[in-house]
This record gives sequence, C-alpha cells and structure tokens, in this order.
Amino acid sequence: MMMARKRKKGLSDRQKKILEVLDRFQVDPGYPPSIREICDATDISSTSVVNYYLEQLQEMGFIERDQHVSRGIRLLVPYEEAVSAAGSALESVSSGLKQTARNLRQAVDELLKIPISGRIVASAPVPVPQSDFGYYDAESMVEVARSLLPGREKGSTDLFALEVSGDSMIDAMVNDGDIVIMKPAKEVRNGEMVAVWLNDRDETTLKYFYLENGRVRLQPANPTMNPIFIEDPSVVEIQGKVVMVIRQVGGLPS
Amino acid sequence: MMMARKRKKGLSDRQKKILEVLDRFQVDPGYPPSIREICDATDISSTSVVNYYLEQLQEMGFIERDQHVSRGIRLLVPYEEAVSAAGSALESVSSGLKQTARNLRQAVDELLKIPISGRIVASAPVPVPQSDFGYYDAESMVEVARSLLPGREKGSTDLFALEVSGDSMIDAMVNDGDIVIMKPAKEVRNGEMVAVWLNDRDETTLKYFYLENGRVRLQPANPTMNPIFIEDPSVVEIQGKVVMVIRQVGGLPS
DNA sequence: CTTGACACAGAACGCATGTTCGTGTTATCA
DNA sequence: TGATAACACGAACATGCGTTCTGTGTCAAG
Repeated sequence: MMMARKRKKGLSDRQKKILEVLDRFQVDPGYPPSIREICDATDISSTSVVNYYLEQLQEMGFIERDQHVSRGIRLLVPYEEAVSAAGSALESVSSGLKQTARNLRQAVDELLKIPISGRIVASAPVPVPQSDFGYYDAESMVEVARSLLPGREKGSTDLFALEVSGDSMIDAMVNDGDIVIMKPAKEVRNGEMVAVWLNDRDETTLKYFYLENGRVRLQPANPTMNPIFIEDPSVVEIQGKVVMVIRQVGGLPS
Repeated sequence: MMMARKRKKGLSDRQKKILEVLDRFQVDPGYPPSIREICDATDISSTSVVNYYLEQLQEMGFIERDQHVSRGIRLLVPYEEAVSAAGSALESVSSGLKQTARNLRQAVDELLKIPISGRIVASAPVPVPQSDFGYYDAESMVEVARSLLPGREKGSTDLFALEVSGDSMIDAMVNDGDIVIMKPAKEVRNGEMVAVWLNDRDETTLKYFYLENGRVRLQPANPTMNPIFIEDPSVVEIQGKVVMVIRQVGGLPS
C-alpha cells in the first residue's frame, strides 16, 4: 500500500546499510545473516527495528523473505544497483533483465514432477507410495511449480499426489476430481491439515489436526462445520499431511 | 583418522544426495538448508544421521560448517565436481549438455507466470486486469505448470489470478486464501464455472453457469447446496471463467 | 562366534532465531 | 497546535535449529 507520507525519497541510511550487509554476507560467510546479525552489523539495537526495515525492503522489491525460517532472506537486487535505483525513487524494481535472468536460472528447479500414487476415497486408507518413485511415468505425474509449495515443503522430495474420488471430502473443501498434494507423515504439528484413517469407523478424512489434552480435535476446513472430537488418539492413524490442493475447472460437474 | 573399513570408494548415495541438496538450495531458496530440511530432502529421518554425514563431508573437504549457527554450511566444491572427484558416474551429467539445454527450454515453456490482479470478495466485482501485464513484478505472479491447465486453456496468454478473501466462496468449494486462476470471458458455455457480478444484489459469486430457456441457473460446486435461478439474465454480469483453483495448505485456519 | 566399525535412529536439550506487542520520540501535515 | 505517520526501541514469546546422548542393527574381520 502506498504510504501517505514519507520523510524522503529513495532509501534511508539504515535501509542502505541493511542491503549492504545482505550483500556482504553472500560472500562471507556465504549465507544470509540472521536478524540479530543484521542488528550487530548495522548498530541497530532491536530485532523489531530490523524486522521493520526488512518488511519495507521486501515491499519495495529489493528482497524476498521466507517467514518463520532462519536466515530466510534473499537479496533480489545487487547492492550497488539497489542503491542507485533507489536514487530515482523507485517503489518497486521492474521485472526487466534481472527477472529474466532469475527465470532462466531457476526454471528447471522450479517445476516439480510429483507422482500420482492413486485416489483418495473415504472408505479406504490413503495409498501412500513407496519411497522409490523411479517407476512412475509421465502420465502418472502432476507438475507443480515449486513456488506454490509452502516454504517448509519447498525442499521436499517425497511429495505425492492423490486424486479425490467422490463427494466425501466436501467438509475439507475438496471436490471430487481435485488433486491433493501430500507429504508422508506419521506425526504432525497442531493446525496442520492431515489425511487420517479412523480405524474405528473405517473412514479416511481430511481435516486440521489438533492434539489437545490427550484428545484429538479434527477441524473441518469449512468454517461452518463442526469439529470431530476423538477421546482415544489411537484410532487416528495419520497417513500424511496435505500441503496443497489443486482443482482443474474444466469439465461439467458430475 | 583413516577409517579402518569403508564399504566402497567415493561417496555414498546419502553423501551424494546431501551434496545435491546443498547445491540445489543455493539456487532455490538461495540459502543453505537446515539440518531438518536436509532430513526432509534426503529421506533421512534423524537429524543425528545428517549431522554424522555432514561431519564426514566436512572432513573430506567438500563442505565447511560454522558451529552453533543455523544453516551454517558452505559448499566448497560444486556438486558435479564433488561427485566426479569421488569417482562415481553421474546420471544427470551423462544425459549430455544438449539434452540439458533442451530440458531447460522446455521447462521455461512449461511454467507459466500468471499475474495476481487482486482479490476476489463477495462485495465487489472481480478485478479483471488490463491486457498488458508487463508492469507486474515477481511478487504479484503465481507460477503454474502448463500441464495443470485444462486442455482448452493450455495455450491461453491472458489468464489472471485472484486471491480469495473471506468465507463467502464456500459454496464454490473455495476457501479464504485460495488462488483462483481465471480467464477473461463475457460469454461462456453451459457448465463452465464463472465469476459473476449480480448487479441486483451487489454480489460476486463463483458458480457453474447454465442458460436454460432464457433463464440463468447458477449451480454451486458443493453438491449439497441448491442452485440460484435468475429470470432476468441481464443482472448476471459474467466477469471471467474459472479454470483452476489452488490451495496452499500451510498455516492455521483463520 | 565375538568384536568393533559403520550406519542409522529417536529423543532431549539448550541455544539461535523470527515475530509480535506495547511504548516512546520525532517529523510532517492540515 | 494537534493529529498522525514514520521511526525507534526493549521485552517477551514461540518456534527453529544444531548438538549431544543413548540405543540398535548390520556386517566384515579375526
């Protein structure tokens, strides 16, 4: 959002200093600085001030940040170029040659081929694949841009895809025919969406998982629906966690 | 100390995999992986095993580590060189430079960058973009594999993305935060999903569209919900058709 | 058969690290 | 002059993360 008022155009001294630190850390030690290392290097005494400036630099297009990740900062523009571009009061860096270069550099790595290991239905456990995907051919792969994956999963090599069969996942806001991208998991954090097999009901369901005081709460994605509470966590067999849902809208509804 | 016994010369499969992960992380996300991210990317379930291998790789001279620092790993030798130095045949190198170039060109073509032109809410018409996307920068693009698009849209150049804001699209099986990929359209075929602005209700909705005997039926994606019938088609302003929905499942539900 | 090296694994711990909150100061604008 | 935004800061919290410990299984050598 455009600020109503700014002290001056271009980059402030502290912004420039932070960009210079980001630039310098690429060379030595060869990885981005932490927030506290930026503090130290810029004589800023508070991590929240560094965070404040990093958010500005991200909004201006000079850096990218990955949230809740240590050292999750990418310098998008070389320092000298950023400082000189800022001299012309840029609000964001144009796509230009830099973006093209980045596109070419990252193109191969950006496109993941994820095997489709089967279908997910309510009446059977999830077909979690074996670890070796070598035998999958192109027709049983789904291609996903790496950038669409949540930050934590961008480096994953064991994702698999399932095609949804039937209307039983409606409470998860997942439609017949949707593709669910999953990661094998036997345990998850509270708040993550999981596929669970409820062995007392012979049923698979997709829900947000919470373990609260020894009891499991399975929260539907549809905010108008009520959670399931399960007193005995052993009936809940976690089969994987959901990282992404893809709906190709083309055909007629069934 | 020289090991008394080694299974075989050169690098083990896991060492090679770890080096490959270190190499790949330099490109995306642009900073070294954490120990746990190396775990995830190599199917090693224990951080101590990763630590065990990293210590070996450091001792062998392939990497440097800074202690008690997150992501404190520097790759000293490019992956290909490390692996060939270790005396192992490398599948990716053996594929040939020509094939690599061919893959690179194909990958660029396979990965579409679609501009995010705004948010879709119930209370306002859809922000359909102008035809020239040149001014969009990387932060307002979503990357989608061309193969995921419905057949008819694979050649489209005018797709745009919207981010869903609020719970008002639940009947379309679309969640707050989802990304909807759309194509500009003023007319659609029966059975296609559209974004329509109902100017008698000041409301945007996503539904399957049918024009039947001069009357519009708007069918929710959720099969348990009833359609809307509109006798006067002129109140239905088609703003675009939905070709894809993407849900990134990561954070806690709102 | 025993032994020791290697490979692997889970768990726990403590520190590293990012985010958020509340508060204060200063510059700008109407 | 008062209101407001920008700038600045300390503290606290929660999570990310590296290291260490303990244990188990496999296998080659003696």
